[in-house]
This record gives sequence, C-alpha cells and structure tokens, in this order.
Amino acid sequence: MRPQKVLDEEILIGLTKVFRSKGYEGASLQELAEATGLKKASLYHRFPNGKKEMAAAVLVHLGKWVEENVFQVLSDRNHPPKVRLRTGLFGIKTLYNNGKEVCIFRALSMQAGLALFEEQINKGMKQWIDAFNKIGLELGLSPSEAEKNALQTLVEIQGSLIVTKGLDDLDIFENMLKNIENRYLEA
Amino acid sequence: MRPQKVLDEEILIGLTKVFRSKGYEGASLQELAEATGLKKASLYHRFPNGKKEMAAAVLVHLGKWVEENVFQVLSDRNHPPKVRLRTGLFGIKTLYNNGKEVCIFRALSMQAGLALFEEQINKGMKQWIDAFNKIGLELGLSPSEAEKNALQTLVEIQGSLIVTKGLDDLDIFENMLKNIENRYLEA
DNA sequence: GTCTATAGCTAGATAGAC
DNA sequence: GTCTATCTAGCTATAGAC
Repeated sequence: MRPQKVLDEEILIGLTKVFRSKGYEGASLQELAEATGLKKASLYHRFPNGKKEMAAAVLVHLGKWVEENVFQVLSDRNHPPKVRLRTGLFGIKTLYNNGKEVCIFRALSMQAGLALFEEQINKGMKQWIDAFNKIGLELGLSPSEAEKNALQTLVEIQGSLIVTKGLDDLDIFENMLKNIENRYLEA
Repeated sequence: MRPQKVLDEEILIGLTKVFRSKGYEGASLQELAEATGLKKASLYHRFPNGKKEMAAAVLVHLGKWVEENVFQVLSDRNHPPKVRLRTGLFGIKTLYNNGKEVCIFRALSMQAGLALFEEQINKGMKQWIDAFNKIGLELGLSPSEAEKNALQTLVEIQGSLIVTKGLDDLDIFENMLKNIENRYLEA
C-alpha cells in the first residue's frame, strides 16, 4: 500500500471549502482537486462515485462536527443547561466562522435531482430542532414553548446567515446568537 | 420588424422559474430556452450578454414586482398602517408562493465572481429593511425598536423560507408571516 | 495511491439562412 | 426575430503507466 499523500481529513477540509463557497454545480473538479492538493484522477480514486460522493462526504463530515460540538454539548448532563447552551451556541458561531461561512445545507440545496441531499438536509434540520427543543425543556420551558423556541432558533440562525452575507455585516449574526441565548435564559 | 414570438413578460417568467429552482450555475441555456419557448439563439438575440444578462433581468423584474406589491403597498398613505402591513405581507406570501418558491437572492447568491449580483442583493435587502422600518415607525414603534423589528422581519422571512423548504412544511412560512404581523400590531 | 493523458460530453455562445 | 447548425471551452469521468 502506497502511503496517502494527503490525509482524509485534509481532503475533506478542502472539499468543504469549495462546496461551501461555490455550491454544488459551481464547484468544478478542477477546483476541488486544487483545494485538496490531489490531482483529479486521485480524487476519483478516493471517491469512486465522483462529485456526488465528495459532496455527500462533506455533509457527513460536517454532520459529525456538529454532532460533537453542538448536539453533544447541548445534551451533556455533566454541565448545567445554561453553560451548555452558551457552549453550544459558541460551537455554532465557530461552525459558521462568525457568519462569514455559508450553511452547507444552503450550498448544496440549490441543485435539483439529487434526492440524497434533500433527505440529509431534512434529517439534519430535524436534529437541530430536536437538540434545541431538549435544552429548552431543561431550561424550564413548557413543551409548546420549547418547540416554538427551537424552530425559531433554527429560523433565526439560517435567516441571519443569509442577511449577514447579503448586507456584509457580521454583527447581524453575532447579535442574533446573543438574542437566542437571552430568549432562552429569560424564559 | 418581425413580431416577437414570445412576449418579454413571458420570457421573464420562464427565466425566473428556472433560475429560482436551479440557481445560476445549475440553470442551463437548454433549460432556459425550453422554459421560455424560444431557441437558444433567439434568447441570445434578446439578451446579447447571455446568461448573466438573463439573470440580471430576472432580478430587475422581480425587483419591480416587489416594489409595486410590497414597498408601495407598505408606504401608501391612502390606507391605515395596519391595513398596509397586512396587504404587504400578503404580497410577500404571494411572491414566495406560500413558501414553495425560493428567494431569488438565495438562488443567485451562490455563484462566485459576479459582483453585479452581490450589489443588487445588497441594495435589495436594504430596501426591504427600509420599508419595514418605516411601517414600524408609523405603527408607533420607537426608532430603535422599528430598526430592530425591520431587521428581525427580514431574517425571519429568509430563515423561514429555508426551513420551510428543508422540512417540507409550508405551515412554517405561513405561521412566521402571522408572527411578524402580530409583533408589529402588539407593539 | 498518485499521476499524465485523454475520452466523451455538454455547457455557453455564434454564424448565417430565412 | 427566429431558426438550424456549429464552434470552442470546460466539464465530469476514465485508462493505464508508475
């Protein structure tokens, strides 16, 4: 076995960067190869099913990151709910690089005909709502309020990312995260 | 002069449909031609600068629709502010076809390197905020509250469109419009 | 496992007849 | 103004040497 020239982790980071900034259709194999430091044919060796598989791998990779740095943090009973909420929101801030980076769901949801992504996106969003629903309950919200707050939180994160980019103003994302935290703590 | 086989309005409707559902990179000249009922070469006769010009025309066309059916409605002094708010929000509901259609800003903001779109998107978002800021003031909000509410409204519209599509649940968009209205009226 | 080279295709865009 | 036919460039993907 010949040693890998580029580690899997580094490849995924490169792929993520390109898909996030260019979207699925906009990301060319050329760019993906350059961003990973591999030649096109080598990328196909790692991902035999081509571009689709690369994008799917990016979704899984980011999903794992969120699982560790957001969902697990929010549900970690070793810490009080308030601390978990704060830490989880910090994970979200990191995920989107303070609002500079786009949500991968958005980047990959624009191309048609790839039902695989739609399902992963649907599942992913449900996980987000579920995670925030639970922390809301632990913070003393009623079931109906917790549910409402969780949906609202997802909407505000997604919406503020769009508006942050459109108006080129990182404060919008930053402030929205603070508002989300305060709404949970005041309740 | 030979008569136009397809009217400008119809062409724009076809182009809009494709760009909105496929995004900029994902929309092929093939599809754009089919959607408009013209052949590719004929499309180039109408839009000599090609795909870029077609997308720009779509932005202008939708911008005019919003100007008429949202901004002018919100600022029409012939009606009381509450009625205007309700009617403007109904225009927004129509614009996005109850949440089934994507925001054109989102559809066109994913491709890189076309500064033209970025500028139009930035300008468009500022207009939205400005319009909601004014109606907020007329409804008796303080300047700082009106500003906050206007930004929040844009975030919630954009975010709810994303989540509505991701979770395939039109109620999310519908309810968010109601929440927006109530927040203004209760203030 | 990585590479060079290239196949096969479709994209965006044009030429020129009518 | 619309069409058929076509160009060229870029795309995704593969073959096969090392």
